[in-house]
Amino acid sequence: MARKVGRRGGNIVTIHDVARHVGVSPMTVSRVINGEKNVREETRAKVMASVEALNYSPNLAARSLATQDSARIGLLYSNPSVAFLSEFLLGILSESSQSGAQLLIESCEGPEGATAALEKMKAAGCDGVILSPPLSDSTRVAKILQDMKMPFVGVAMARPDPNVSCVTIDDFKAAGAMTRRLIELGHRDIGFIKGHPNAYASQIRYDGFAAAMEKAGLKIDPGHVAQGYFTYRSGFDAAERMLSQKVRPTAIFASNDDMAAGAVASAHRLGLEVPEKLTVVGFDDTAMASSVWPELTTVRQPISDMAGLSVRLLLDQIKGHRSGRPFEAVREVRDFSLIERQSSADIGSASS
Amino acid sequence: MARKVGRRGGNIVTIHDVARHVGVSPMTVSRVINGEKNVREETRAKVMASVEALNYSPNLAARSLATQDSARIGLLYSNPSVAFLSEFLLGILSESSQSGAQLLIESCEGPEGATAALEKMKAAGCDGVILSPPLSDSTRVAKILQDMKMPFVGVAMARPDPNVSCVTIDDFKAAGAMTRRLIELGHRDIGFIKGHPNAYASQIRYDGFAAAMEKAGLKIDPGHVAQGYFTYRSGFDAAERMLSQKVRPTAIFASNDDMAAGAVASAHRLGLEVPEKLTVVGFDDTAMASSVWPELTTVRQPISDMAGLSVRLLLDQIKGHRSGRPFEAVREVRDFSLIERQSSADIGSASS
DNA sequence: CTGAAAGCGCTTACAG
DNA sequence: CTGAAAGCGCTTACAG
Repeated sequence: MARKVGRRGGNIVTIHDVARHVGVSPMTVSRVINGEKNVREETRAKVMASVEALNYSPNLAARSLATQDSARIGLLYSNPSVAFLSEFLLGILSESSQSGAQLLIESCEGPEGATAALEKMKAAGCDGVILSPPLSDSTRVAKILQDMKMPFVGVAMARPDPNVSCVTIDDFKAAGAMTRRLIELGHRDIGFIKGHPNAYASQIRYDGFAAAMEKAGLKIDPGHVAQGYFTYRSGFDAAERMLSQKVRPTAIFASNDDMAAGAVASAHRLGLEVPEKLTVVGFDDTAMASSVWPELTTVRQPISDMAGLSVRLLLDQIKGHRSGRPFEAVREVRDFSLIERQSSADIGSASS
Repeated sequence: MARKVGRRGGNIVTIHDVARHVGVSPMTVSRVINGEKNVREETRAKVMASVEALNYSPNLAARSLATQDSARIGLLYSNPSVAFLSEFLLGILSESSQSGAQLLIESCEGPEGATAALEKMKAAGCDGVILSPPLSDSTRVAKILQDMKMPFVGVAMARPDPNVSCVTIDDFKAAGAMTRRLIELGHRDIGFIKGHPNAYASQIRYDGFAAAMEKAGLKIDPGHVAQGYFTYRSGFDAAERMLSQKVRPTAIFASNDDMAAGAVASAHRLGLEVPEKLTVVGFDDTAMASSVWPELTTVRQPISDMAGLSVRLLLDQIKGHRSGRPFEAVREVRDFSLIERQSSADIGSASS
């Protein structure tokens, strides 16, 4: 019944089993599964078939031990929305377990606390670090890391820096696209709730909104722009102020989902149905967006993919760093997308 | 400057470096870091000091390769709340990356779809599987796994089964404790929103609530008990029905946080301040609880710890299974705790 | 209480 | 295009 048994039981298919099955060396099998060039097509096919038949899949531990590209990476974050962070973490964890990287997670209170956290990581033997927003936009944190000669990559950076590697979306374009969509739905007076002032993305998102409004020849009512802090509560309060004015916007664009959810709650409290009486849209497409009701129309930012990619980028950079390859910053810009759910409605183009 | 360089660069402290530093064999160092008994206290101390000094920490890949206890485990889930799932995943991912386990994640539509997903896992070489609720309570799914002779452990099982390993909290007690707390705050007419009918925990939580009410000599108004489905929307609707009646409860206990958040929104819509006019409490303490405003008083279930523990239990079980050790189910019951935030208020004990 | 040998499953670097 | 050898960092099993 049992196939093969390891030193202490268990039956696992190894690269040797496949090699024997095909009648080649383990080396050749290794080449095939790693997609290397120098293998005869016929041999490749036979190996593939065998891999399939024996249901072989490589032992990640052995691989990362052999390749030596197992690294220890640190993740530094500071007070983001829980929903954002957990999606972020999911991406990081799943990629780092795939790549056999060891993870060290630290939080800090803004850029000021970063030094201590970073020292700690260095001491713990981290080979590089991932920065979550808004830390990724801090020139101060970047400087510290550069002085330490520590490879790092920023996620969701809004301020492009030719010297740092990052993976982002184009916040300006994304905010613009959502704004245009709202205009298309007939909205003319659109309120905007800004994100935390220390997050650079907040500024860019507002700029994208403002630019799209201007391009459409629409005015932004200063009373319909409010400062938020990325929290539900701040979105709630901001919307309450905005909606208690004599003239109300017909739509509110919040810079993240938590604030949008807060805005919806506030509208409900004031007896305004969403989306019948007010359209509310968010940004990020975190769990919050699809957990509340009505579910939120929002800009999808593929947070967990971006986080995963940042791990791969960092690992690459660490490899380069170790082998003395000169550093070259990469900027990966992912696509955003507009997700239309139930919190937005067409109010008919009342126009020229 | 550089300490030691591996085959392709990088400077990592290995067990050999520590051994050399102390003047013992790598074996001895290994014993110390694994906390084995047979080491002279003096030797142990020296090794520890050296580990500290050189900032050594073991290479997980090498360890799991050597111990052979690297396994492939599957995680099967079906339609839970996103907030719950993401905390669950966090625990699973972080523990499995620690233990060097490979993870395969599949979802299915209820117990019916489980067979296919499980076959797939088996084919992919999974050595065992983790079941999230409500799948963990399905006798049908348990049966399939047992027939496959596949080790598995259930998380958050409400229905104790002497033949299956699991990690849970005592839902009955937890619901009872929250209920007593509400009574202590002066509430007499407490509404209850049940969870999804196919989740066994829903029933148990209600039972715990009912038992505590009865023990306190309080009646449950049948109009103040509503069926929910663990979603925000269902909590919103249930609360709306409950709060539109002539007699309203002064508190609502929802079986999870998403529904509690929905209930708060519904109360707001009806012009009822929370917690001034209505206390609302939830269950689980997921991200939702602390994301909304007012933040939710809730029963904390350490989901991510529980999920992590389930991985360790499963790995243990797989090891036993491999070595032919007879199966013995373990039931780990973790502590819950009451988290009091801003959605609950003391309305004064109106009574003897 | 301590150590020398062998092996975990894979890959790199070197030959052919 | 393919393979034999050696090594990644750790632990098990066996001696002493």
